[in-house]
Amino acid sequence: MLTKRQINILDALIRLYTSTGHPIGSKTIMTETAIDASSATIRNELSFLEKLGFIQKTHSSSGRVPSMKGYRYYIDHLVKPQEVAKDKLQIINEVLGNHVKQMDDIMNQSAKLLSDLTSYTAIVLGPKAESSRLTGFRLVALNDNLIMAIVQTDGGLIENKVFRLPKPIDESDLVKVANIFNQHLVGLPLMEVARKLEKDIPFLIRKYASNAMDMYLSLESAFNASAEDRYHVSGKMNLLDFTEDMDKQQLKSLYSLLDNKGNLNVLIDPIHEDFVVKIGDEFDNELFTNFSLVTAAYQVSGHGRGILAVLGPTSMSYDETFGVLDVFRKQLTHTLLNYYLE
Amino acid sequence: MLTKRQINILDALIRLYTSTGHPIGSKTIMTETAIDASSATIRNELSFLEKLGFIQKTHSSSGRVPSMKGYRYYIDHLVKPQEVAKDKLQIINEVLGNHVKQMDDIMNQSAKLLSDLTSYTAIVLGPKAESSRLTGFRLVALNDNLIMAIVQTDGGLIENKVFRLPKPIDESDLVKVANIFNQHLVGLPLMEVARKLEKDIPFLIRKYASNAMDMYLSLESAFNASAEDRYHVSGKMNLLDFTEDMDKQQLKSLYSLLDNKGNLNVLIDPIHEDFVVKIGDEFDNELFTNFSLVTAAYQVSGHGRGILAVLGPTSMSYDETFGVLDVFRKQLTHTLLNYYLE
DNA sequence: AATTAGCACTCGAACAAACCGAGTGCTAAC
DNA sequence: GTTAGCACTCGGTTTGTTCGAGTGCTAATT
Repeated sequence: MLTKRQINILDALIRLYTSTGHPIGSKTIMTETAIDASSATIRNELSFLEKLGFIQKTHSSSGRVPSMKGYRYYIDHLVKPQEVAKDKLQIINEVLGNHVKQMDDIMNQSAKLLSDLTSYTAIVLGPKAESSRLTGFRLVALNDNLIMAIVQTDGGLIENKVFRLPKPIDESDLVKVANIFNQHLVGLPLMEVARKLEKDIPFLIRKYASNAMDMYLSLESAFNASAEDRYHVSGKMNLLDFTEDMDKQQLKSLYSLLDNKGNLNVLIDPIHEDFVVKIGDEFDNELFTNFSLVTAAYQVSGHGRGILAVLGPTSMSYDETFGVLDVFRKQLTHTLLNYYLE
Repeated sequence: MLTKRQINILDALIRLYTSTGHPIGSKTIMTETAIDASSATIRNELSFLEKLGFIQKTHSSSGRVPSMKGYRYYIDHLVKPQEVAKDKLQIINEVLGNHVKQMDDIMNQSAKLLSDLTSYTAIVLGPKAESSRLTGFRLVALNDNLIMAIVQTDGGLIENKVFRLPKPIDESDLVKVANIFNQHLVGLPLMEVARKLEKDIPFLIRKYASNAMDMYLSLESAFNASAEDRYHVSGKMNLLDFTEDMDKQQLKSLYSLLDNKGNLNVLIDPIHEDFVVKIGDEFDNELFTNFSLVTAAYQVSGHGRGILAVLGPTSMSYDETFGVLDVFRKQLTHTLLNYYLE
């Protein structure tokens, strides 16, 4: 168990380190904080904290920096979400206050704004109902062998895909297929849709619209796309500020990881608490050793939950990030409720 | 006028520099090339070439590196497009040989492939008819106040945009608007469409479908989007290999430039020759001092021309890049002809 | 028993000196 | 016109020195 003073010292050390970026020594803590003890005493405490693994030295006679365990303790016990400055608040309200927008626009702008406000990388995931349902399906013939399929879900997601068919299709076949889809799939949860799409639908098409079999095959992929999570990433390049110790190959790997949205699923766990922080060594991937991911969930009642995340250096200002995220998700919840109401 | 030997020496120097990355001295040229002269003679020639501005020293006793003028001379007179290796040829054929694809997929895969083959950054611009025409326009009501507009051009471009309307719109108004658009705009060149959209159409709508004025306003942006060029960029991170002398801020600027597709218009000139190379100091932007852009045009008869471009270091292997681009654009022309035929 | 002053010690960072070698320009001979 | 020879230049690397922030330990103090 840590004493009050030890906790204070740990807290001070992490704050000082976060703001200066340099290892912190006993003297600095003595002069820069309200802790009332001599540098020697603080030295003893530091030595103790180091034995417990909360802090560590970069070399034998250096000051101390927080260890992963230290950050973990700080995040779990010491973080004080910082109040967000007026001007920032105003920007958030302005950007998210504008109405009559596409869901995609809202998400993109949120990501952009969040990365600008934090100077880190922002990842935003749209609200996703526990069991999102297929609410609409259209087929539009653009010309003889070009067809656009539009898939709509109650999460506000609209996916479309254009198909080029091997051979021209009959208008009536098109209607038949659309009818089959609408009758058998609309209203079902997406999970269910995926299952039926593989099992029952081919059978029905073969029976009622055998000419359209070709089309059906191309169609599947549109549904698959709509089942994918939609990540909106912004400010990737901000990470450059925290990668001096990485070589080019690592940088490329890191960025190809962030560019490939499939990988983000691995990075971002579905969370059930308000805030979750994943620190350096808690990632499966070594590339993230010096990064932390702060994840905040937001709820849009009746329309599921979404995720806001900020990826920054492990030594980031958690106080500030927590503050911004908290304000942000409240405003976003608000904006989205309006969006669904309209 | 340069003598034969001087040309040979310049040629050799650039090749050696391109492959080693180090400044090249007289001895290296003597031993590594077939030029039959002593190092002293070569030294004299180098000194002469330097006086003319084709090459320069990095410091008073260093070897020589090509100057911008040297590269320019090399590109204009000495480049020998390199034959592309069998295995690379095969990959190109495979990837571009697959049929029944979306135009967008073809472009994206081309960019990906081109950047992989060159290890530089690839930029691909789809074929664009000298005067692309609007060939189709659809409005699909997704629900009461959600509408998808689909714009189609003869260049194979299909643009769609979803609108949320302030108030629900009547089905009949929708049809009216669609009719107005189809009657007055379809078949016209896009330039013309843009003009009419501002001038005549509002008048017509006010006359025949005054309820739909709101909608019309939202619609304009879909057309604007479809007029934009569609750049497909791949391998951005490959540039990291050639940016050691840039600081983080410059890197961020560079990438935000490449990310914003509007800026690419400034970078890439519409060209009328087969190959055009833009070297370091020929860019307006200082960020590109150490880069070169090799641009190749491809023709798809009857469907306009497109552009392939490779952005790499000024000291890149032009022989190889030219070779790859030449093969690539032939295969792409072929692929696209098939695409339009089907 | 906890705290503190004092001190020897450690080690990275910053700077300077020394050295090495690839390369040059020039001169004089071929 | 070409080349051998040579003094000279200059960046890069290595080696040595100094400086200061920081530590751990011991002994004195509270």
